[in-house]
Amino acid sequence: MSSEELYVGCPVQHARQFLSGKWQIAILWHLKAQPSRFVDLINILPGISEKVLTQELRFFEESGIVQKEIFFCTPVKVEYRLTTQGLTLIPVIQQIILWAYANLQEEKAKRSMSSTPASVINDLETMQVSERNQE
Amino acid sequence: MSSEELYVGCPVQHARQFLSGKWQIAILWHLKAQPSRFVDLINILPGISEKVLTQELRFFEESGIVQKEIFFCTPVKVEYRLTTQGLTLIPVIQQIILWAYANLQEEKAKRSMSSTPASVINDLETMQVSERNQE
DNA sequence: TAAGCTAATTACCTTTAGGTAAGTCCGTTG
DNA sequence: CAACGGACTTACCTAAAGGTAATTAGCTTA
Repeated sequence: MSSEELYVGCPVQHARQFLSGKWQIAILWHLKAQPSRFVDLINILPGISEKVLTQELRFFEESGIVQKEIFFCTPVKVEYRLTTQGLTLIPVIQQIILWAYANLQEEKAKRSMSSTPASVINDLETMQVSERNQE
Repeated sequence: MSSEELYVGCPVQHARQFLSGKWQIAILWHLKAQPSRFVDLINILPGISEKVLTQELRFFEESGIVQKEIFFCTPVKVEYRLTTQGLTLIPVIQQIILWAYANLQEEKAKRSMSSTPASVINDLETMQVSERNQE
C-alpha cells in the first residue's frame, strides 16, 4: 500500500488503510489489550501468515500507529505497542466490534442458530478478534 | 464477496465487508444524507464506475443494509435508501469519518500544509466522502 | 556441532477488487 | 424512426491482497 496516493484528497481513504485489511483490526485490538511480540501475535491470530503480519506491522509503524521496541537483552526481544496516535483508533475499532457483535446476533436469530446473551460490551475488553473456523 | 465464508466464525469479518471497500463508506454516507437514485450516486461519487456501484448496491441489498424502491411512474424511478439495519452502521461510519478528519489535520500539520479550522463535527452532516484528486 | 527460537525476508502463486469500455433493454421524446 | 436517459450487464484487464513455503541470520542451549 503506497500510503500516498489514496490518502491525498480524501481523509476517509486515509482511515480506510488502517481498517480494511483482513487482519488489521485484529492486530490493533490485540495490541490495545497488551503490547506484544511477533510470536504472540502469530499465536493469538490463528491463520495469519508471518508475511502479512510483518507487512502490517511495518505499515502501522511507518504510519505512526504502532511503535516497535527492541530490548537488547538475551535473547533479543521485540515488542509492538500502539502509539498515542494508534490509541485514537481504538474507539473507532470498538464501534466496529460493537456493531459486529450486535449484528451477528441478529444474523444468528435469522438463521435460528443458538444465540448468546447480550453481554457484548462486558466482553469487549478481552475479546478476541480473529479468523476462526468455528465458534 | 461470497458473504458466507469470512463471516462464519468472526463477527468482525462480517462487519468488515461493509466498510472495507473503496466506495462503501462513501455510498452509505451519502444514502444517509438522502435516499438516492443510481445516477445521483454516480454524480456525487466522481470516479466510481457503474459496475462497482451496481455491485455494491446489490451486495448491500442482499445484506439488508440498503433497500431498493422502484416507483412505477413514468419514467420509472429507482431509489436506494438505508434500511433500519443500515442506519445502525451510521454511528460506526461517523466515528471513522471523525477520526479521519481529526487525523488528516495532524498529517497536514506534519507536512506543514494549510490546515483547516476544526469545525469537523459541524461539517459532518453534509460532508462529502469521496475520491477526489485535490481538495 | 546440531538443533531451536525469534524475527524476519523472499519467491511464487491464487484470489479478489476495481477500472475501462462496450453493449443491452426499455420507455420517452423529438 | 432515431436519439436519449436510466439502470444495468458483460467481457476483459491490471493491480493489490493475501496465502504457502522455503530461506536467512543471529543467538542459545544440549
